[in-house]
Amino acid sequence: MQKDPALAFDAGDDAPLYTRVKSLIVGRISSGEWAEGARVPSENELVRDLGVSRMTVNRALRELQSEGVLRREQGIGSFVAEQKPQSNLLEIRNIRAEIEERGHRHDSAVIALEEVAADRGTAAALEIAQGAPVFHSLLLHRENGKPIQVEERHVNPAFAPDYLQQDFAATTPYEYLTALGPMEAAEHVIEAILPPPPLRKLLEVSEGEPCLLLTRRTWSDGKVVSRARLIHPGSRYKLAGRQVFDSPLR
Amino acid sequence: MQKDPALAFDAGDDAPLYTRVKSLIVGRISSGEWAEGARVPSENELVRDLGVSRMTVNRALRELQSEGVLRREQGIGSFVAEQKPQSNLLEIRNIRAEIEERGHRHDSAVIALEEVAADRGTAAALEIAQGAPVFHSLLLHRENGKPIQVEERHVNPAFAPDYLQQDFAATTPYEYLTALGPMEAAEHVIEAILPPPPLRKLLEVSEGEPCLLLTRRTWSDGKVVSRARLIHPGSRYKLAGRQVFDSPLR
DNA sequence: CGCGCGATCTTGTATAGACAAGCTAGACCG
DNA sequence: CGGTCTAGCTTGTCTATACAAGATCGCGCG
Repeated sequence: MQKDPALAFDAGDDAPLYTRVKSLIVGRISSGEWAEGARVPSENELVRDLGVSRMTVNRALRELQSEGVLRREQGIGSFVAEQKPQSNLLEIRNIRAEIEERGHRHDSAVIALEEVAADRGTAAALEIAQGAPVFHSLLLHRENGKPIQVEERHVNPAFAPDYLQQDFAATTPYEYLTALGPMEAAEHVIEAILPPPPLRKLLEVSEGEPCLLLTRRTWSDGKVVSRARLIHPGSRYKLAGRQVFDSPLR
Repeated sequence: MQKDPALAFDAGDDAPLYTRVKSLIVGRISSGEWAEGARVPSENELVRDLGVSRMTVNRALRELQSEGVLRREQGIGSFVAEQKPQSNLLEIRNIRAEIEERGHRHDSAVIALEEVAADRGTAAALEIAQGAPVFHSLLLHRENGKPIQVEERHVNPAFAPDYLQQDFAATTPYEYLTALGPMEAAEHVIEAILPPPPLRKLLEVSEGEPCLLLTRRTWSDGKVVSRARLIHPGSRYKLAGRQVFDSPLR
């Protein structure tokens, strides 16, 4: 003894029709009535059952597809999307924006800015030939005068030929590179390390104090733009982030 | 002497019309011709200039809005959206899924599973009263028999009243809690620490070896569900993730 | 038997027309 | 002068219709 679909549908409601069609479908899915991978009625069936036009049904289904709720295939049908693995994301901020947002003063010292030959690891990271010229920069970022991050970066010269001419006391490499072109992909690795003595001295940390090492590679136009190694004193810095999940289901 | 918009538009192309309308608009924006906040031609103007129907223009503009490229207001018009701050995200995985995906064996030992009174820090983290009962679990996760993570968790009993009855050697607390209800938000903090001696013994790391501490709080229904502290040996574990940005601009 | 071809499903795109709802400016009236 | 009301713009929704393109199944012909 289950309700007629149309009955549950046309309950007095001033929401747009396509929205009500979406709610009806999402409801069937989250109630478990339509399992993952199950077939959803075709557009024409929904048109018949609900008494709305096909364009309205089409819009509802199309939006549910773009929201990741449905998967549609031309000639086949519409199906409940398989659950996306729930991912927890940590937002990684631009150091300068982060400091200034706290109302503090940011400044940086340029320790090195040069062209070098890519060693084995750098060549692999940038996906170029070993020994090929790459730009190398080493910066120390300070928050209210206290060292907070050492930024070591290797840059693909093909992407930023004028890299060595920039004034990185005024603008950060991150800002310069993102202004050159859109980032398409990024890879992050976080480790806990004991910094080698030269870095320990730069960061003004005591021996035995652990540091966070964040290695970031960014892609543009399918090629690796740069690899950055960001080292923070463990006692003075935490990576933090907060996300809100707005999936219509689950 | 600039090109007629329609000329640039109806160049031989087999892409759908609404897609070409979108490209045209995105092109005008990324070329700087239409600045941030600038007004985009109205639907009727685009219909006139491009010779397509209003529903096609409407779909193009509507999709650009849902992609964050445009902002539209009924009765007012469509405008180029203000720049969203570019964020770099690090994906944080479920430890068990991660290990099994590597083709390795995961197992865990339950060291503690009990009800305790919330101390000051725990009460603040869970946003409950100090001294209120909370569930506490302490697990050691191993990859191929080697300790890889200590998971200490405090759970709000209101959300998971049966928490203490679970067999966390078989299922992880993360999996149990996400099955109970959808996560709405998460907060992550990552630090580099030297682990206190008891943890050092559990993780079988030598003195002076830095560890990663990942603290995660999750929300459901507006309330804090749990706080987890995940501690990894720095020498045996790295947090890694890769993202692809699919914004049509920037 | 085997292969092709068409009937008939599906979703994808495009159009013309209509009405609703939010906003603004200017005409109009007290 | 001041308030109101309407004309005309905007986006938002909904319909009916049409054709295109991908998939599948079965029938009929060689």
